[in-house]
Amino acid sequence: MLKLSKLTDYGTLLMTTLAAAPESVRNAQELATETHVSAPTVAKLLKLLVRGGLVESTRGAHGGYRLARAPEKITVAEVVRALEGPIALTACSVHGGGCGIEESCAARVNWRVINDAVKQALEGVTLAEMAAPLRSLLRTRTAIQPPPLNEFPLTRF
Amino acid sequence: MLKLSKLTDYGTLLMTTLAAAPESVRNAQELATETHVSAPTVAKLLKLLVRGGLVESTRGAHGGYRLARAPEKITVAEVVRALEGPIALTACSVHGGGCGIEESCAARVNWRVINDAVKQALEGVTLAEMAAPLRSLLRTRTAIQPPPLNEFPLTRF
DNA sequence: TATAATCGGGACTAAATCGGTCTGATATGG
DNA sequence: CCATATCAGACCGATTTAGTCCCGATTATA
Repeated sequence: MLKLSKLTDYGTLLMTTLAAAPESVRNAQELATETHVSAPTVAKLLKLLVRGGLVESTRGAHGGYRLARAPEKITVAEVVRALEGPIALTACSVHGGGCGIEESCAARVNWRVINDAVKQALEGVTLAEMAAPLRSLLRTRTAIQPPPLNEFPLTRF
Repeated sequence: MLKLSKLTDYGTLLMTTLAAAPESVRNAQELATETHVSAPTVAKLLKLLVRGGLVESTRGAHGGYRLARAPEKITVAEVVRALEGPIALTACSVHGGGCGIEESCAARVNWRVINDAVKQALEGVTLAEMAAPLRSLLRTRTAIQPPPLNEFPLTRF
């Protein structure tokens, strides 16, 4: 299904929730109730996101989490990378070796191209945009139609 | 890792091999040795590809497989769909319901956008191009490359 | 300083998925 | 009729994934 894992799905939701109020510090429990995701799972996700440098944590009483950067400066690609590792559709497109066919594999180069396109798609959307669905709806309307993706008026900085 | 399954990887290799000689009919065993993929797995893949309408089979003695259409008219996206089902990064972007948060899920709309971008990336490469790696590299660069993405100060808020 | 709150890092289990194999039925050509 | 090959589907072992839990480290505050 070319799916990304459910954890990653939850993770982006979590990040979107954090992006909705970037200043405030919330603990894992609060975030769990806000996102309707179970508390242990939220905790696990937050750990990974902290390790990935996308979320800052403050420990101790009244501690909690908040985004490490402004929502405009965090892309969906980064979230995916933090939770799933490098973005690579096929094995060979990442480690570049060991599949045995390698030299005879005509498809390899093209997978790279496809892979890059996917990566760019994910890098093209920031958390700020994820948190502002209405605005993005407009984008989608105009973008999905024949004039493909080239004119996405996406924000950045 | 945002990976597609190994089966799909093999499947595209298989299709690429078929595309290299679209006219000739080869049986599962021959294709297995050509692709260096195990025979039972090749057989399984071919079944799915036949069901997906991408490959034609002729039964009986001297039977075998060949592409149902010209390589130029089969995209990687179709291969992925035949082997993995609909292209959907997140569950909600395909069935549109049942996740419980739905209405409150700000991220949903944007996943659609991302999803479409990925889909277009996969639809932008045909089997003919996969079988001729160098040429396609040039073509896809201009064809896919969706998101330059940064040109609207309007969406700042 | 004592206590409560909160994150951090793993270990662990259960379930789903995936890769791969095998068997029997069906169709074709000689 | 027989040999060859696809077709359909059951099946299993291994890996991955989702989710939970525990315990040590850290901090605020009374």
